[in-house]
Amino acid sequence: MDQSHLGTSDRLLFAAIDLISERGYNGVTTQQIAEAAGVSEKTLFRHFGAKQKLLEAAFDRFHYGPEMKKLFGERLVWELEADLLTVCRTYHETMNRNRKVVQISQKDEVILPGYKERTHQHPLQLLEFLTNYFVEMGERGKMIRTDPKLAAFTFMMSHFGAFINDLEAGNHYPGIRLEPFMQESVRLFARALTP
Amino acid sequence: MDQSHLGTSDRLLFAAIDLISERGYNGVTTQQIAEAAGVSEKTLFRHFGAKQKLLEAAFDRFHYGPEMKKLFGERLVWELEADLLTVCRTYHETMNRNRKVVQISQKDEVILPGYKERTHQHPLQLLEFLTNYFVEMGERGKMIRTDPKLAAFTFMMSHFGAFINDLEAGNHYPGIRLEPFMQESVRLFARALTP
DNA sequence: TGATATTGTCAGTAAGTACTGACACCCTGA
DNA sequence: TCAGGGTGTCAGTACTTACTGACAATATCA
Repeated sequence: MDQSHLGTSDRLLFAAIDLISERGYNGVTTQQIAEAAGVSEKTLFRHFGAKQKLLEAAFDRFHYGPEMKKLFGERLVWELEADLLTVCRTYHETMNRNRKVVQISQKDEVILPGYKERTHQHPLQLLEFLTNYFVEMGERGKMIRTDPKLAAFTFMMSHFGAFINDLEAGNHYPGIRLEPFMQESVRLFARALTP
Repeated sequence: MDQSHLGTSDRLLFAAIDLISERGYNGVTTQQIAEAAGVSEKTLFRHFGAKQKLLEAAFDRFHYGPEMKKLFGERLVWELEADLLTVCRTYHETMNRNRKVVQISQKDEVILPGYKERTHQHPLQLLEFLTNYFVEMGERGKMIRTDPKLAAFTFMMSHFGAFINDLEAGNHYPGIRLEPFMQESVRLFARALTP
C-alpha cells in the first residue's frame, strides 16, 4: 500500500476512504487521516478546507460512474447460463471496485445525504438490464414465463447478499468462496428458468 | 412509540438502540439518548456508568438468543416449496426482530468487538439447518444432486440481500415488496432443485 | 408520617477535535 | 540569486462531549 508516489491530495483522499470506510466518519479524526497520508493536519485543511469536503471529494474521486451500460451489450450470447455468469461477474466487479465507497455510504448515510443513491445506481441499472434481458429471452422462447422483474431481483439479491457478507467480515460462512458460489448460483437459476 | 409505561432503564435502552442504529455510536451523544428516553443525562450515567456500557446492555437486551433450533423442526412437511417458504419466513422474522441490532453491528463493528459474531449466529444456524435438510431431501430422492451447502447458501444470500436492501433505505428498487419476492424466490429455487 | 430510593438541576472538569494564524523551511524554476 | 508555491511546526481558539459531585425535589412504601 505504498502511495508515496502519489500527490498530496490523492494520498489524503486514499487515506480518508480507507479509514472512514473502516471506522466511520465520526470514528476518525482529521489528524489520523493526515498521519495516514504522511502529511500534516494543516496540509489537509489547506487542501480541502473542511473534513466534510474531504469526504465528499474522496467519494467523488473513488466512485465509478455508470459507465457500463453497453459494456456487455455485445458480450451476450443469448444462452441463459453463460449470460447469467457474465451479468454476475460484471456485478461483482463493479461492486468490488466501489467496495469502500459502498461501505461508507452504508455507515454514514446521515453525513452524506444523497450520496447513497449514487452508490445504488449501478445495481439498479443492472437490475433493469437483466429484467429486459429476461423479457427478451421469454419472447424468444428460451425462458419460462415468470415475473421477469422479480426473477431478476432474486438473482441480483443473492449476489448482493454475498457481496455484503464478504464486505463485512470476510468469513462468516466458512468454506464458501466467491467463484464456486457464482457458478453454483448461476447453475441453479439457469435450471430454474430454462423451459 | 410511546414507551412511558416502561422502566427508566428500558426506555434508555430503547432510545440507545433507536438512535445508534440510525446515526452510529459516535453520531449520537449521551444527552440526545437521555432526551429521547425522556430522562436526564445524569440518570443515564447513574444506570449504566458509561456510554459504552449502555450500548452493550442495549445490545444484550435486544439481541434474541439462538432459540429457534427446533422451533420449526416439527413444522417441516418434506415438500420442497412449502419448506423453503417456512425457512425463509423464519429467516426474515428473526432478522427483522434483530433489525436495529444488525444495523448497529454493521456500522460500529469497531466499537463492539466480538458482537458481530453473535449477530451472525442465527443465519449461520439456519444455513447449517438448511444444508442438512437438503442432504436429507437428496437421500429421499426429492431433490437433485448438487452441492447442498452452496445451494443453501445461495438461497440464504438472496434473502440476506433482500433484508439488507430493505434495511438500508427501504425502496431502492421501486415496486418490489417482500412477500411477493419471498414467494417468487421460493418458486424459483423449488423449480431449480426439484428432480 | 417518615425513611429510602430514584430522579432532576446545575455547575463544572478534563479531554478531544475541527479548524486557524504566524512563521520558518525547502524545493523548483527563472 | 531570487521569487513563489507547497509544506511542517506550534501555539492556540472555540466548541463539543463523556462524565462527576452536591443538593434539592419527588415518588414509594412501611
